[in-house]
Amino acid sequence: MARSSCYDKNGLKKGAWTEDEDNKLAAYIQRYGHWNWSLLPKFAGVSRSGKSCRLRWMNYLRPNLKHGNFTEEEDNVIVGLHNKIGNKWSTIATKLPGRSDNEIKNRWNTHLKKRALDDQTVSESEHAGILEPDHANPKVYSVKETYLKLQEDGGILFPELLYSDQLPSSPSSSGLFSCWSSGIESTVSSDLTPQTFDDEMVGNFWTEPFIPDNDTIIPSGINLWSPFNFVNDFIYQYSSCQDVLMTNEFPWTAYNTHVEDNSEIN
DNA sequence: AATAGGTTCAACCGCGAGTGA
DNA sequence: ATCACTCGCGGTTGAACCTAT
Repeated sequence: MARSSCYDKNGLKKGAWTEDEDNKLAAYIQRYGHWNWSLLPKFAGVSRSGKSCRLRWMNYLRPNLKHGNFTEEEDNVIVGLHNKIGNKWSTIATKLPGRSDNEIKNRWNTHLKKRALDDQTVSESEHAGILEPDHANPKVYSVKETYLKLQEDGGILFPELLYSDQLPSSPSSSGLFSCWSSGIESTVSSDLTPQTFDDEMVGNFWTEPFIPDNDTIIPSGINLWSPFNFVNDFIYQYSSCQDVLMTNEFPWTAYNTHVEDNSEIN
């Protein structure tokens, strides 16, 4: 169902992603994070725009993403929240673990919009006294129940989502912190040692496209490293490289502040 | 079996917000 | 204050897939 591939005037590929591109992108981000989307494709070794890479990661490759059929409960959450806040797909997505905003938007446009319109039509007919209320229709009432539950829970439907409130507040929405935020969605395994920064890694990371090894394909749901450990190690051992980092627009000031504020996390 | 029309969903596009120089 | 840049969001598109005839 994907679009056929082609190249734009800048030589960047557009259209459907190949398995090879997916592997390169996923392996790179799981190893290094998405520190800068516009520069990332070059380092990951894919001929795509940063925007395209971000979209592919967020909507398809990100760990813990669900694919496939929506449950009745998920549908009810979407309908309920849409009634409340409108087309705020990213906000709705925060209430549905494992669903991307794009997927929710598609779900609404292809299935739920019609259902909501039907419900509205029935509701208006009832209000006008044209039809008796249909007590046998569970859909209308389950949406209402979802509303009530959302209100009871203070807007958070799933208790397991509470971790999102425990995320360190980010001084910047970009770079390292967004990668950490997305990474925390996956299981951070405490028994995995963060990668150390050896000479070879430094050279490859900043000067050469990333070529995933056979063993860099990381099972879904497992993060090998924390960006805090990653950069801490880097600063500690290779602080002379800071100029290089700054030319790549690394958010040093924000990072340092953030590390100070949240050092207990590690 | 062929095909026309409808449906689905991955991916693109444009825009606005945020940030730093 | 202004400009340049990145990021993220929401609307839209287009090709594959499905279904009815």
